[in-house]
Amino acid sequence: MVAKNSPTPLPGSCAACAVRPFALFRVVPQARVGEIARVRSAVRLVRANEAIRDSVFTLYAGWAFSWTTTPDGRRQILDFHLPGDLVERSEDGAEVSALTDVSFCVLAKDRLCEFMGRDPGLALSYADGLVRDRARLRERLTSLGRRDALGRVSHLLLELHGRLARRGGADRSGAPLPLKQAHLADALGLSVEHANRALAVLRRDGVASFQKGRLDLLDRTAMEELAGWSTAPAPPVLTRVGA
Amino acid sequence: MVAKNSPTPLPGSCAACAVRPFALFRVVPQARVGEIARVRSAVRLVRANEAIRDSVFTLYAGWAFSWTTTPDGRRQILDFHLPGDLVERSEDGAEVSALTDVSFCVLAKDRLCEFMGRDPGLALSYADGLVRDRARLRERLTSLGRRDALGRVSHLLLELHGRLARRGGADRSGAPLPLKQAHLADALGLSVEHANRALAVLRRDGVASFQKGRLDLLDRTAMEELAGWSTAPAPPVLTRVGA
DNA sequence: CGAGTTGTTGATAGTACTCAACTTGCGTGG
DNA sequence: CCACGCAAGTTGAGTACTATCAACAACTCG
Repeated sequence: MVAKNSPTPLPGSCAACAVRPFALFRVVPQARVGEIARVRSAVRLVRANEAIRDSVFTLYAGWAFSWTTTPDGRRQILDFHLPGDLVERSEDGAEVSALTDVSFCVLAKDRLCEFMGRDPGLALSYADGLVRDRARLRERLTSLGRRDALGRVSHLLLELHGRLARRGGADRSGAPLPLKQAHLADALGLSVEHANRALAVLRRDGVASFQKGRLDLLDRTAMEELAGWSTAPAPPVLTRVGA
Repeated sequence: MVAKNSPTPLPGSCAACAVRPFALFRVVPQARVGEIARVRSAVRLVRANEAIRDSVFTLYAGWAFSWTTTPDGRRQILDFHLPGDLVERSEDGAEVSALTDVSFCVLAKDRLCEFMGRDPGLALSYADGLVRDRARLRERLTSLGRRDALGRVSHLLLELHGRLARRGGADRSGAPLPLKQAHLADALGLSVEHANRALAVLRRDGVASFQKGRLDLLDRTAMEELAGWSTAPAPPVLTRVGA
């Protein structure tokens, strides 16, 4: 249960932060990086499968996920969080857990609000992240509402691949994905067994293979077909921050 | 197909706007209402079932909804929009249609961006709306992933009732809902027939009745039980704008 | 080498979909 | 004023997809 080979790196100075180009603070010019440090209230490391209690943070390394549970005890995964993502806890009864070992920068709510109140660009960067979250949730809603198991699995795998690729964490043919099949199932509203069967079909048909923490895209065209993939998500309507 | 009795009211002056307390511009002090008018580029009226082409607007009267369609031609409703809601079109391939006759204020993207860039409070108000959208989508994702037809229908009806109640458009025992059963079905990932059967069960068991555009909550406790209702949604973590 | 977690597979039961009528309500036009 | 035409709502029968239950295999960790 403990990290073995490569220990999870801890975030260092904001000025040299590797994930900042993808993160909330990407809009802060180099000259004002010092102001960011005053918003960061702590740096933290949490082990895989542990709950994260901090309510606002920027993920630096590793994956996390948000989830709720229905009264009858079943889990619904609401979103996966990748390095650079801003994560907010408890906007409802949802919890956030570490999927792998993770490290992140905890942000002080009040100071962040104050910063955003002073810097509209930052507030818009925040809004931009929310718009992306919303777009992703809408896609997933469409999956759960109107796609069968094969389509849902294909769609989620393509989504995760795309998000990783945008951060340089994937190449065209595949990417490392630290998920278990149970995570896929709980994100897609499927039973673990059925998610497994869908993955087996993808493998059998030479479409994609997801094994041992690695996704391989064998036939992207076929996979997009199965997923009902809708080209690339368009840029947000309002907030066009950063690159 | 044409409105009969009460014609849809058109938005008038921003200063006296009835929906502004619930809308994006609620944070603009009365003294600066004039600035809002410069963001409004048009006032429009669209008939029920017609598509809305404007990409950013504040709904003033009537209901609208956002939706996509899967490659095989089935519709997924992504969200319903009520008076006061800020609606953005085409952040992806989604479309927006009028559910009833609607009237709304079209906003000029560039001028709105400029306003938000000058007024962080407004940007945060925008973010606040996005956080609410996200919370709603998460709830609905949980519905589609982990609740059966009865639970989904109950949950959506409770959600809509709550949203209306917050705007003073509903009392404790019920509310007018201009939806067809097909809208419920397409929002919940159900077939029309199955949605119909779920409604029939709610009626038979004296839980709720949804007929002729009106929802009656007959046994709220039982309904919340069915829906796996999670008390009241907590306030957003970051943006605490307005009341 | 166990013990537990994760992944696989098969059989069976449910829930929800599809297809096909048929009913209601309502507006138009004869 | 009533017939027709449609949209929306119902109902029933049969089918398909997915969950559940139960083993069992493969792997990881200590």
